[in-house]
Amino acid sequence: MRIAELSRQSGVPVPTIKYYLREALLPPGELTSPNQASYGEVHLRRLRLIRALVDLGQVPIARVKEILEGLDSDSMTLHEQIGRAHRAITPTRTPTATTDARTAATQQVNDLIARRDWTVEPDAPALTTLIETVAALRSLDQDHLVAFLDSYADAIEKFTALEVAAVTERTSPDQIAESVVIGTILGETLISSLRLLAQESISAARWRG
Amino acid sequence: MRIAELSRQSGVPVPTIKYYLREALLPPGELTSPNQASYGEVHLRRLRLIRALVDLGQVPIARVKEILEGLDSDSMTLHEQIGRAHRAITPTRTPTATTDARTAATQQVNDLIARRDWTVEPDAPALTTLIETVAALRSLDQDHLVAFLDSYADAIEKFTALEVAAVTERTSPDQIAESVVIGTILGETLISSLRLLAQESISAARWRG
DNA sequence: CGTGATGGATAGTAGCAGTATCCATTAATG
DNA sequence: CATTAATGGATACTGCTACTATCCATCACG
Repeated sequence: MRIAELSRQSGVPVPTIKYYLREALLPPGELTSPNQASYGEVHLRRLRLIRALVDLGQVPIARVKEILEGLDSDSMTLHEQIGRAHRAITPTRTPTATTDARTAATQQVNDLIARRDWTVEPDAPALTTLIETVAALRSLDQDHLVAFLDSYADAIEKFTALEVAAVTERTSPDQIAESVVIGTILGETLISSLRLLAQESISAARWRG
Repeated sequence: MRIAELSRQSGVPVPTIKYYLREALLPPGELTSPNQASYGEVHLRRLRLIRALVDLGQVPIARVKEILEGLDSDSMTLHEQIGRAHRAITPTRTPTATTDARTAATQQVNDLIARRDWTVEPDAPALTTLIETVAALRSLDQDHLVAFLDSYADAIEKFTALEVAAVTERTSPDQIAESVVIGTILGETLISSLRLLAQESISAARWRG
């Protein structure tokens, strides 16, 4: 398969494929002559993964690259790969809340984690986001939402465990890393759109017209 | 309060505040003389809301503007305001999946909605995202995740109902719209970070070292 | 043998979210 | 009251991201 065909099958424009090749998101095709390369199923698959992460998962190209490097290296534990996926979808944040709002929020989050018996490294990317979000909600007088943290955590804990179990059971070892990454990122998109649909449905019933 | 003080209290640089004023995200201060305006609590509050939506909710400035216009107009029903918030966090998507992958996914999503008795308008922004995500998951051989749709929906339905109840009960009528918008957008950030923490915790227990 | 596609390199673009600069005033301070 | 600093408002510039566009020497194919 040459580049035009790869473009046709994937729906990605040729210049964009060239760009991904330049950025090494996509491995080079096999050169059959100095200016002729052939691409295979691997490239098509990879291209689909890239587009899913970029379009659906809103992951920046640079982060996609890091994730793919993780998938391609066999010296990384699954836990490390998951860490990469997490970092990819968690923008690095400069703390914005005032100091004491943040210590209060930190306290609350740490309590939650302790209650749940979660093992979380203190520099986990999602931790800062959670703390900042709690602080922001309080500063916006929305403490009632913060009060839901435990209900949210209950529900989330349940299906996360199911997810992990399903992936480990139904996926061959060499595919697990990819499955976990996809599950982490596209799973979020899935959950988010389901939530919006549920909200719309409830809101329509309650406040339409 | 003049601009320097507003900047100090909010942590937002003066040029950025000027930018928000230009873009009409922030209402102008009350002019006390041709080049002197005074800002109040309203501005501080609004500024906090903007930063929360932008930094935590990852909402583009243009969308924030639409949301705020919604909040400021009293001729919009709550349902319409929620629609705005939803549109603000759902990037408009050019369908990317192949035609038959999309009809299959559409079928599956419609079945789900019917099973759940949800009322969803056919042009709901989240609907396209959900369909495209399902299609993408299948094309990436991750059907097992799609099989979780119902478990996800179960959990989500439950806490969404709780959320809506809490907001309507504990918020005064003129604050409901704002609460709903914040709940929709920052709630998502909250859920997402909780999920990542839960995942990290489970993954650490299972695959660490 | 001529037309069109290809790989590779380099340059250019659009959109977003601010920053920077300037200026004519006005406020604050000594 | 004179000087210094801050302000509102307008306009211009910047850095970043994710592509597009162009060019060219080389191939493939009819």
